[in-house]
Amino acid sequence: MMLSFTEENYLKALQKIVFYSGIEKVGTNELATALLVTPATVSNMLKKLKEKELVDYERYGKITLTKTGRKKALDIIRKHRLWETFLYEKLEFSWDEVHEVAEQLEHIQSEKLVDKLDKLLEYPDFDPHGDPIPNKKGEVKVRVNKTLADVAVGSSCKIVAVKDDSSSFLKYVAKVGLELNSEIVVVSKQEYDAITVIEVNGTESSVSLLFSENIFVV
Amino acid sequence: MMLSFTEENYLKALQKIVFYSGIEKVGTNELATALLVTPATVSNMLKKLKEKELVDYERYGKITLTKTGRKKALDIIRKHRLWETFLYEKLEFSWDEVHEVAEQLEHIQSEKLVDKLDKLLEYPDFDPHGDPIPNKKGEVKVRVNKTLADVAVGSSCKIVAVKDDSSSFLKYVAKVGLELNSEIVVVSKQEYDAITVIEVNGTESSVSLLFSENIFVV
DNA sequence: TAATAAAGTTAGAGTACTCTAACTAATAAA
DNA sequence: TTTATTAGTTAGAGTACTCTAACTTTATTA
Repeated sequence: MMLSFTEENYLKALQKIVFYSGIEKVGTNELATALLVTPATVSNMLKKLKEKELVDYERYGKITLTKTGRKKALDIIRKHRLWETFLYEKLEFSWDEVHEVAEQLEHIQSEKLVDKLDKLLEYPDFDPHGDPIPNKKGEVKVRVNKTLADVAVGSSCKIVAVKDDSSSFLKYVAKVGLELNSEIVVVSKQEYDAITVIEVNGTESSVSLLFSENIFVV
Repeated sequence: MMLSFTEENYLKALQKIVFYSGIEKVGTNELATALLVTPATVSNMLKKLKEKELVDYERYGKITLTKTGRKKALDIIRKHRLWETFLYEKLEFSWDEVHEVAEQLEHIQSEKLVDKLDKLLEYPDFDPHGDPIPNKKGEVKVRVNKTLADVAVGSSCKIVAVKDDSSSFLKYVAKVGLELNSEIVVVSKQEYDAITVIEVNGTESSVSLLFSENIFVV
């Protein structure tokens, strides 16, 4: 299904709000602000997007992307960020000049063009701003710079990756009940040796600093 | 002045008709055919283009580009052909795949992008189809593969360049009354040594094969 | 040169997207 | 829990581009 320039922008804005605010459900005014149009305009467009099954939506309700809608949005974000990377790395554009031009280039329709661009740039995971570039399937790499050791006592986090992938470490990880996307609550931390008490699925365990530093979280 | 996607296509089509047919004055139907719209649509759009001083036009008359209009058209053609060259040389597109994507890319607005692309491609004069790429000023290089020696007896041609630029040769050229864009009629040719009688501005001269082969014509 | 064909025009309507203005529903505060 | 505020809606209109249908002008040809 072929989307118009405008429809693409609506989907992209929706996905970006969800990604940056963390909130799943978006309101009409919020979307209107992001797109620099009036709420009335968004109301009209929502009918069309719902008709095309790109968003889930009921009158006076909140807006969420359908699976198809999200995939489309990620495709556009992928193109945007690949173009930004291209402009920065191959055409000597500066960090702050790339966005405006990428806003235009992201709407070019050609699967081959995107694939070849990706190849030319050697399949980058992040754009010049450090934002993740979704792959062809719409999957994004999480920028991993925060470990369990950085999480404050009392707060919680989610495991997204591990630094050490040795079998002994991974067995230890499994033993405390952790798997990808598990929620971890940091219950307490010993000041002297940083031994940390974490809670996973209601069960508490004590782990070392070495362990904490090998767990990537968001 | 910012032109719409559609306006750009009208100007480009106009310039292409002039370039490929050689005819200066274009009709409504001709333009409609080129753009795959109805003549009525062209009639409407002409009012707008005239208003913006991009075309010269009177009711029921012929259409010509103004100086501004032609420059805009050449800018778009320049972008189109640079993108074609990029796709072909840098992204492994084949000869026949480049056009469709370049049709989209030609409308991207960024002077810096075009300049940097030009540089990346090392300032090409011709695209993968052999069509000339206008430079920033709108000047095009003529594909020089035909010399005066190739022109049949009885036909005429126009001088576009010279192969030999030695002073002695150029003095000879001036002596027979030739300058850039002069019309040359080939009056007769000696079969034995190819001595050719040419007519320039009503004056006949006899020239050698060596001379003829150093005159590029269209 | 008068009839016919071709080229070009206007009028009126349709689609996509946008707006303002007037309204209704949902939420927060008194 | 009534009231005020905020969020979201519809109605009607405007711009850009397109079409069909009916018409006029220009060119062709008998």
